[in-house]
Amino acid sequence: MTTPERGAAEDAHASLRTWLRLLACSSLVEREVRSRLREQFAVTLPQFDVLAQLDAAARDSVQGLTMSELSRRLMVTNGNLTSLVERLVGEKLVSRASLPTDRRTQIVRLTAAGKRTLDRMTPAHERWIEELLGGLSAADHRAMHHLLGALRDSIRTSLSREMP
Amino acid sequence: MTTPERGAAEDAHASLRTWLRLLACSSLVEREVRSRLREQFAVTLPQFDVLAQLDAAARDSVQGLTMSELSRRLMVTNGNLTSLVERLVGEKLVSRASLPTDRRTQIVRLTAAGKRTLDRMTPAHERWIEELLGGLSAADHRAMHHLLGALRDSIRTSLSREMP
DNA sequence: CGGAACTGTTTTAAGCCTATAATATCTGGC
DNA sequence: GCCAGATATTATAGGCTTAAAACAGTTCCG
Repeated sequence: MTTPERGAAEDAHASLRTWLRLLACSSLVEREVRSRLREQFAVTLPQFDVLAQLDAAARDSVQGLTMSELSRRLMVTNGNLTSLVERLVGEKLVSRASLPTDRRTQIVRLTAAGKRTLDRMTPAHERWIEELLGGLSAADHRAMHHLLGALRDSIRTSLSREMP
Repeated sequence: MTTPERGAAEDAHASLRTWLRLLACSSLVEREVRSRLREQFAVTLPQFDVLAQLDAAARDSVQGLTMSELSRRLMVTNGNLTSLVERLVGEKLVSRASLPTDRRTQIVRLTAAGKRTLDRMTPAHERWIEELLGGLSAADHRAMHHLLGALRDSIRTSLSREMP
């Protein structure tokens, strides 16, 4: 048993150590995925995310998403999407149409070409992730998934306390 | 017991689930830290990283780092640092000097003002991390740290197999 | 009905990131 | 001593990101 003072300092140190390793892992994976998407499919990670998100919505029978809904799902700011979607429209991977009932909103949809491109990328992406994280046993994955869930809750709780 | 075929598919799925949660956690923390550094210290995360890295080197009695060494430690591309350090020099937080024995290399050092600024930021940064990740028990942190170490090794092994 | 408040989107300014090309400098073999 | 290759850094082009401001369209209350 440690004293409360030492306990708090140790907790902070433990949090920091966890964070640094978490950051190292996610940076390594993200960098690699980014680089392979670029090399093999000439697409950036954010562009892939947009396509994947539109496809996920389509699987839920949602025909296209508004810019705002898309930015909410991707956790990027609204203004960010404008040029991102612009480029995807330029490559004919998505289409954009304004809603007749509300002329402010733009509905973004996956084109047939976009769907085909995504269908080539998705299995490759899954394979890369399995390749990178596959060194962990099934039990490790279960434990990690569980711990990361708890961590996510800790973070969300802390964030919602700050921002009421 | 599952068949090998099903087992492989499940592994891939487990890797993907782990990855998505890992990414969610690190994105949440990184976004928050970035935002607080900007609001409270008018510094970007990459700028903080540069200062922290220079300070860590100084603690190891290394007086200043070259641009290449800095980019290696920060895991960013070399050309990236030029403008980043440029801005920090402009704010008098670091200094740059060329080495007399090798006129190609630039040595970057923390100035006294940079050290003072960093000394105000470091405890706040540590407090934020503790606040965000502190919801986990000490045992959870130990487990997480251990698993993330294994994960990092898995990733590194996979990367080094690809790139010999 | 008419404007105030709200919503959805784009624009702008500042900065970050990568890869690739260019430049400058060093070093080692002849 | 000289030049080819290696090394350190900067420049460039394309793209991403955020916050804040500007616009445009909608809604709702008096």
